[in-house]
Amino acid sequence: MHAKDSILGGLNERQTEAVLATDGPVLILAGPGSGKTRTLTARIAHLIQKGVLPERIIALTFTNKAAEEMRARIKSLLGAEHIPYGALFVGTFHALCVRVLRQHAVALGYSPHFSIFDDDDALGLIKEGMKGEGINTKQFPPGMIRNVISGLKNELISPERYADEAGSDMFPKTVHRVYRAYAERLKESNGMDFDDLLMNVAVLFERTQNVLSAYQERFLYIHVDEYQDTNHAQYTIVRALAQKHRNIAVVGDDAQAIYGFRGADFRNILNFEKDWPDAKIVVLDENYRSTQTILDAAREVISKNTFKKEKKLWTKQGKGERLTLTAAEDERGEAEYVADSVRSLHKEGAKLREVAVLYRTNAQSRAIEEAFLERDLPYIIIGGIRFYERKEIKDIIAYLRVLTNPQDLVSLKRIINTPPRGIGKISFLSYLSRDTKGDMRHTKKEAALAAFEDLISDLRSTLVRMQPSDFIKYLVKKTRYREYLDDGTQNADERWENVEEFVSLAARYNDLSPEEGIKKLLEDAALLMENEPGESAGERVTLMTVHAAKGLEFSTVFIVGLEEGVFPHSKSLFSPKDLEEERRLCYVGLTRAKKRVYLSFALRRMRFGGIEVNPPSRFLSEIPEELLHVPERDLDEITID
DNA sequence: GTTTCTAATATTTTT
DNA sequence: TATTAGAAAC
Repeated sequence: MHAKDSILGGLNERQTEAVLATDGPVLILAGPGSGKTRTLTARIAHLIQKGVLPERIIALTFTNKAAEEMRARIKSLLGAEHIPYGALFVGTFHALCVRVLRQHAVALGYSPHFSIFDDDDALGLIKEGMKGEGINTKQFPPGMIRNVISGLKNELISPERYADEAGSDMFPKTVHRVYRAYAERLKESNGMDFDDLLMNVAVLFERTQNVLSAYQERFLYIHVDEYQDTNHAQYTIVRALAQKHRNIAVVGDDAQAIYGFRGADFRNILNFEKDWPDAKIVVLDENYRSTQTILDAAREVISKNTFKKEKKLWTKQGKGERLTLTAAEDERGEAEYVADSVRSLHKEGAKLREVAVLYRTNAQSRAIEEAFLERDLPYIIIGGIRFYERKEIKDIIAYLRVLTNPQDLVSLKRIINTPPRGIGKISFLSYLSRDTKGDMRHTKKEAALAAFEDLISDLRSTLVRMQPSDFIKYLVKKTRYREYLDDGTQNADERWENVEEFVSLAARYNDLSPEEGIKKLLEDAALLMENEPGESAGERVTLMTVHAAKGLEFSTVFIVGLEEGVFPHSKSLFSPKDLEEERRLCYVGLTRAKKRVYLSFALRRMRFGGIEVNPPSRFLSEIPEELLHVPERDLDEITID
């Protein structure tokens, strides 16, 4: 057997060290392009090869994509036959938590069929809660309150505990009232939001020692990817799981922490050595991706941050080309510059799939898109509205949720009048409060309600005897959903296509029993939000936010909109902490590039319907001049800065 | 009860 | 500028 050679083969000294340090706590500080995933997967493969049972190993990621990639790599290292299906847990934190919670829902006061509410559902419930409490939504924007509540949940602060901390100030008091009302409504609907999935598991582990012990015994070897992105709840879960056997390996890079706004706390990675004093630290600083010039530029930028772990990336590759810096008149000029450059690169033989255009905000994609369209350059925009977030898909999902979780008021509310069937808001309330007067069918509304109930019970009995995809077809037909969509607007066709897409997506679950299939479908719909199902990269340029680019690499990277107020974003300009996150974001953008980087900014820019004039981004002046190449015609604009 | 219009609002968002 | 949520009108 040469499996061992193939697992360790090709790894550098440090990577090998990280792979072989299987017992005890290990912190792997992995710079961009340093073979982080490779090391992590080799480590797991090595454990299995050493004889550790796959079911005793867990690897936690943040995205399904990362989990998939890891699984694939482990398989190719070991050969698929060595891993019994489902034995090795490689998945997201949320997926793990759902699995735990379906087991232990009752102990926490939920039914095992609980619904998972996305951010939209959550916001709706928060608004309801605010209305119920008589709180002015103008004075307290619901979205902002939701963020605060989300932050509290990430910090594992319950409404009760927050009551003590809130004091008598207006704002915290209001937040507390909404938080309490929101939590009640969630419970009433037997639903959890994304934050609850984590918080409830953390609470379960804390309260129920025997449950925790069982998982501690099950997961002897714990791995966490992107550790800098963990929030306090995730940190608590990992710590609890690892407490007993202490075989915990975390991988991450504090310099790439860009999700602070979502509750991620990169101090978790900075404090790892304090949490686990005997931790072995491995620094992966050899970069296999970029030229030294790109690495130097990135390093200069990130060095302006104060809170960080020192590490200097190096590469065996040569210096490579300088970064190109260009000024444009406005965002259209910038987009044309990008598109023209891509076109000439393409003519010189560059592959379009190896080119990415990165921007700070999604709205910036528009100008780029137009320039690409004009030149017939193929592109794909990553991000924006996700498939499962589309109205039509959410409608169908709401039906399925009501069928599987009868308590789900959020979904019931969504479908009771979708398509319109003559049941209004008032009767919705009476629908909930009435139980004895079910025979009162004399009014129109009562008749409509009765018809709705018949529909639901018909659907419920049909669900168990049809394959998921057939059932959804049946559901759509029965509810005359297509007629409802067909309102004459130009989106109607597209919406219907999405419904059809959803049907074929549901066919993936046809092998399971009808009920199991629908349940799994719902779970995946909530937890693996894919962008465009079935859309592959192909030979085209990728347009996306810098956030979305994390973990990816391209030969050529354009970073556009490098202006004060755009990148760094205006909302971060007055907070040193936020500015540091912007800087890390810039670092992430730069280090996506293998060979070439094009930086650009616009002198004027249309934003929010007006014209803005912003100076070039401070990040540009943080890159040493000798690493930059500035086309002559732009010299004036740039030296003015 | 449903449609249409107005007015407010506009980072990033792995789940 | 574009979207979208909530109010007024049908």
